[in-house]
Amino acid sequence: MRAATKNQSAEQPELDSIVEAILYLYTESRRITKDLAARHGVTGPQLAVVKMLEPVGKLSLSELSWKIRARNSTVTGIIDRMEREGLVERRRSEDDRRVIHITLTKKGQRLAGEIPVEPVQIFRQILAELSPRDAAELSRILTRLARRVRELVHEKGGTE
Amino acid sequence: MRAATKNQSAEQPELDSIVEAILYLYTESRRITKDLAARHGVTGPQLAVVKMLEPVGKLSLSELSWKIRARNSTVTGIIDRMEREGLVERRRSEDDRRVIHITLTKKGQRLAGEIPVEPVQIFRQILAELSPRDAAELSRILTRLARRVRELVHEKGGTE
DNA sequence: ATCAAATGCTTCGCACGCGAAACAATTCGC
DNA sequence: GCGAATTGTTTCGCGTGCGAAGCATTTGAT
Repeated sequence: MRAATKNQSAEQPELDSIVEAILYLYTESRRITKDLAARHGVTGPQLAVVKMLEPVGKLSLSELSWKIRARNSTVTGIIDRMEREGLVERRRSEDDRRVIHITLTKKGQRLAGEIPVEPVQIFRQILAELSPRDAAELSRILTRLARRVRELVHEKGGTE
Repeated sequence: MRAATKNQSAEQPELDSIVEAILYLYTESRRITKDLAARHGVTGPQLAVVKMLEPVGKLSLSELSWKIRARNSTVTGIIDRMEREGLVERRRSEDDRRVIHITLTKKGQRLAGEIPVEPVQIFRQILAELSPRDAAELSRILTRLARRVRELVHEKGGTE
């Protein structure tokens, strides 16, 4: 909070439409991803995991958590269900026996091959319709915003 | 699927950073909202409901669902828990006895007064740091994007 | 070598979030 | 007016998503 710019912020309808649009784009892209995944018998996050693993072969559970922006406890559950479905395998690391490596099974690899679109691809497809100038502008502004948020979050720390 | 534009879309790192930024901004703003709400003993969505109800007094469950972008079945659960906590009340509409009106209790109103910040306010605060020109650009581009997505979704319908 | 702190993962309990099915009240077609 | 379709809400089952607590392994301090 720290004083900041709370004075004129209420008078900017543009800000509302920005927030509105971001929320809308996010929820809609998630729904689209979910529908796409459902057509292949998996959930959205499971498809994300499959597509993360495909190019690199194996990832630790923590790396996976970081990549899909979830906590370890969440990913544990996702991997549990995927393992039950025979899509992935858990294997203990030799180097560090705390670490669990997740790899795709044959079935998981087949699934990855069947779905040529990345989870975010539909989103990207629509973004690709932007003019190059707009895309550049959007990228520039959003990246700056994200960096600013990251700064604020780090600065203020987690709790309190 | 159906052909689409899968040719040149892989060559635009800008698009990745846009997607990345939107995902980041969304998840982070949600976490911030959640922390804020937790300090007052409620959850993120519950705070959103309280703040929706505060200015208008009452809303039907469907209106509430629409406003917080969730399905009725989700909001039923949220209202269940809020009612259990004594924050809101359900009341049948006289005009249309299918409709349930949700209103804030005294306790709910007190809570609404205690938290001066709207759920999206923190997000907006950061957005407010943008230069007017950037804000206008961002608003213009994102609004167009959202409209485009809406068109596509309507056009293709729900399933299939 | 040994104990304490840090790290990686799992377990637990809870709160969303959704679609499908069920149910009640309303509206529509005739 | 009567049954069919529609609308508003709830119930159910499942899959995230999280923080706190717990466990095993590793690293650090001495």
